[in-house]
Amino acid sequence: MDETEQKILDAALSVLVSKGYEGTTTRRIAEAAGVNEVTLFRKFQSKENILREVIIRNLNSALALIDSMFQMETEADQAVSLRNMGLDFIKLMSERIDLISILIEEGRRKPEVQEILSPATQILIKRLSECFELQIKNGKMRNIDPKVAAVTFISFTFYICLMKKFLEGIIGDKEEALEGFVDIFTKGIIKVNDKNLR
Amino acid sequence: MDETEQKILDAALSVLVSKGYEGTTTRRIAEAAGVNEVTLFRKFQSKENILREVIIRNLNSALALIDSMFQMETEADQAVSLRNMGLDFIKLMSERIDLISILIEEGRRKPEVQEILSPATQILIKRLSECFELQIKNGKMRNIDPKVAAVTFISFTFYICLMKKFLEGIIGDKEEALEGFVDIFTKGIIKVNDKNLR
DNA sequence: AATGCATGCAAGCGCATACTTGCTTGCATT
DNA sequence: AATGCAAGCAAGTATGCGCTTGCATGCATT
Repeated sequence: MDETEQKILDAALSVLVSKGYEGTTTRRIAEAAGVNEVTLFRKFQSKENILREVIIRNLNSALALIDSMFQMETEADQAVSLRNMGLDFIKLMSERIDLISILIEEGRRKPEVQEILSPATQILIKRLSECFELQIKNGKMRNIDPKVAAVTFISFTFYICLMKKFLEGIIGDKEEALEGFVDIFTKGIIKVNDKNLR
Repeated sequence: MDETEQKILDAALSVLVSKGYEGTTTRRIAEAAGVNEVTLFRKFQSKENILREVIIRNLNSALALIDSMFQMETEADQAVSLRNMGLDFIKLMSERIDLISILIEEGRRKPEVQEILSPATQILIKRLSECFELQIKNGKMRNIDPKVAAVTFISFTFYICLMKKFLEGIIGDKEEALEGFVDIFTKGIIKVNDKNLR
């Protein structure tokens, strides 16, 4: 991976998130990279190769971060752990939401995009649900479906990143919203030792 | 709205959801509608006008349905009410998810799409949070933030519709997933009269 | 029977796209 | 000093796009 190739990939990502999938032309990538258009084709043969490389690198770096993110300190308060996890995840997500949004939409019609996105999504859910499963085994959470809990957590954080612009003025900033969510989420999943309620 | 115009709008929607925003060309719309391409321009002047009309009609019909959807029977079990509401909403959502997915992604860069989508999103959240607010006043829910609860509910249902393909094999069908979600969701929001727990 | 209007058809315009070709330039290794 | 290789430059290909123009056709109202 020489310097020129790196410049091209960086430029391709920045054009992709600012102009969208179909708005990402080889002319724009070349201009943003400060190289001649023909250099793109000498290095990567086709535009498709460039975009695939950009997508795979970005998703892999995200997955690497996620692997170390979903761990709940066993001694700490669950709400605090969840809030910390949520903050980290929201940060990771909001830094990539433009790309992810493009991938989800393009993946609906392009199998080659789907093939990259599908395993990433599944690993994400799997990691978090394993984390929840451990909490259940340790008696820290009641016997809910850990996968559904994981999807609940991910879907909320994903949604507030995706809809950020529309949510301004409705709910507060991401931190406030996350706090409210964790409140709702925990009071359901924390094992209630006193069973005599209701 | 004559018959030809209706045929064109129907065709435009079907091309839009199957080919995506940039894949929706006037040639394809004309072919799908069974009319000559030039007829599109005689009726609507521009491709943009056609797409705007398609989008506005579809979102308005969805909003009309939503207005009557978010009502919880006061005497029934909350979990049952929420599940019924969820089923209705998932149905409405999954019938339109291809279009909605396109609008969200295109809206990130096209202000004219954003202007249509933004109020629709806000009305959706407002309606559901009003519904929850009523439950809180009636003492059926504890004092959570109704807007955050609404976003929690909407984000989960939205996510399982959007990610349907990736979730197959991870969590069960939508009904099962919804049941698991409502379990987690309710146990947090139902007012616990016995305050002595934990 | 005459008129008008909706639509079809064929052709084309200007523009942008991904990608190619042939040639030049300049730096780095030998 | 000679060689090779990476990159620039200019031009061009074929394709598809939104949209326009001019003319033909056929149905419905008068």
